[in-house]
Formats: sequence, structure tokens, C-alpha cells
Amino acid sequence: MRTYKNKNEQSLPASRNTIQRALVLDAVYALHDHPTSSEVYEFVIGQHPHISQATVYRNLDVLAHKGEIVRIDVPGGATRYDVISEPHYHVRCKVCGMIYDVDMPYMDDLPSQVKADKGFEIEGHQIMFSGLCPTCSEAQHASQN
Amino acid sequence: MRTYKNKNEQSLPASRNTIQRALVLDAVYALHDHPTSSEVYEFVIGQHPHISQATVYRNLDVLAHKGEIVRIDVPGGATRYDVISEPHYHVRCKVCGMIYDVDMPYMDDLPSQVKADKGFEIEGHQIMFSGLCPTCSEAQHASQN
DNA sequence: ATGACTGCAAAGGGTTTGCATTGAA
DNA sequence: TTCAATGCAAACCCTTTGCAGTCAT
Repeated sequence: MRTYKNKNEQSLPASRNTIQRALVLDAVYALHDHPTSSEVYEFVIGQHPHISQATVYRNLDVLAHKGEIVRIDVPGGATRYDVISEPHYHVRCKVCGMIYDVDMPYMDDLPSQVKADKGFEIEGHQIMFSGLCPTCSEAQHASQN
Repeated sequence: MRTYKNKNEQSLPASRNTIQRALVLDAVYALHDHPTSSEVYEFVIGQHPHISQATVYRNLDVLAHKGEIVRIDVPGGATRYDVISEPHYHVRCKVCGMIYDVDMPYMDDLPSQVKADKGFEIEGHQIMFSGLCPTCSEAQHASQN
């Protein structure tokens, strides 16, 4: 079972190493493909049947705030989580909603290209491409006879 | 009252010019600052008290599909709508959730920079910056004594 | 006359919250 | 001993849907 580490102890309340939290962290690593909160829940249920959904959601949130995992807020869809890795962008299939990583250099300097005329302090950015995944693209062509 | 025009008649069912639809279109133009669905609803209620929420939501969807307005799916927040304009990017204030336009060139060629090794057909992209708006930034500094 | 559109209310998906209890430190 | 974390259920926000009645064409 993955050991829990608190990277940002300064600003966050003391945390405890509970079985539930470790299982949630494990699940995100085990599922690795941007699981949604409920996919994490379903996975954890398999190992710890009495865990409640609220605990899973709370722990995903706590782990994301601590920097143990990354939260991906999906426009118009369920929140997904990812393991820590190099910053990168995502594509979302319009049809099935699946999220994939995109092979493209990360633009660290993008925020600096924004003319901050309004006094907005820009901290980060996300790029979400949209399109058709190979599976759905195929299905669509097939259904057109 | 704004006149309703159907730009994509080929693929969509015949549509009718109802008072409700015109009011919804008007509201998006009147509010102009990326109103959420419910902000549009609240606005329209002022002029047509008996309109139902479902009608407003349905019309926003219809108008977006017809290309009369633009839908902005906000990660982790309510859907917003915008008038038609040049494609552009947005910043979202982490604290108040308000969306602002960003003054930065639109990168038409961005999808072409993605290595389409997986057979993904990329059609579009959205960039959402995140940060602190001037108002919330000020409030935060003030609260730190 | 037809069927797109409306209003209403109910249901839906995803997430959060209140609260009494438990358990890691 | 303490208070962060848990489990449960209910509440929450935003959105969609079913359906009978309406009205633009």
C-alpha cells in the first residue's frame, strides 16, 4: 500500500494516515488513466466494501490539495484525477467523453503572453482539445453505411 | 427584440420564432459578460415572469447549436454563454469563479502541433487560464491584515 | 393541422455537507 | 486525549426529461 506523504504541511491541517486515504491514492495510481471520482470509488469498493462515497470524494480532494495527485476539472463532465507527472494537455472525445493525454510540448510561458491589463494575476492554464477518438471515429464512419 | 436567424438549416429541424427564444437571445446580448444559464434565466424572468427554467436552458442549447451564441463549458462550474465574436481564450478567477476574456492572440494552428499518433481527430481547443481577479486579489491582501 | 415549443414538475448526475462516531497521533 | 477522518443520509447545484397542452407556421 502506497505511503502517504504530505508535501505542503505549512498551510494544511495535520493529516492522518488512514486506510481509506491510502486506498484512494492507490486507486488513482492503479487506474492511471484519468479515472473519474466515481471510477475511483468503484475500484476502492472492491477492496474495502464499506467505504463511503463521501470519504472517497473527500480524500481525492485532500490529496489533490496536497499535491499528491492532480485534479482535472472536465468541462461538462465528471472530475477526473491523475497521478503526478510532467504538466501536459488533454483531448476529450466529444462522443464518449474519454480523456487522453496529448503529445505536445507544455508551454510554461503561456501565461506571460497574456496582456495583464486588468490586473489579473494569472497562475496557471489548462488546454483541452476536443475531437473524436479513434474508436468513436470508426463507429461514426461505420454508421454512415 | 432581436430577430432570430437560423444559420444551419440543413442539419437542424425547422424552428419557430417564439417570444421565449428571442428573449433568451436578447438576454445573452444584454448581459454580454459570459452569463451563466441561470443568470440568463434570472434576466429573462424580469421581462417574462412565467417563462420556465427548462425553456431557457433548452433555448440556450438550441441557439448554441445553431451558432447564434457560443457555449463555454466551464470546468467545475455552470455553463456560460457568449455572443458570437472572434475566437478567444478565458481566465477564470479561482475565488469568485468569474470568467474574463484574455487579451492574447488566438492560436489557430495549435491542434496541428499535436502529434496525432493515436488517430485522434482533433477539431478544436479551449484554453482556460486560472488566477485571481483584481477584486479578489485585493480582498485577499486586505484579509491578511 | 402539424409538430416544434412551452410550462411544470420530477428525476438525473455529480458533488458536498451536517452530524454523531471512530480512531490515528 | 484530541480532533482529523469516517460513514451515512440528506442536501445541494446544475441540468435534463417526460408529458400534456399550446401556438407559430
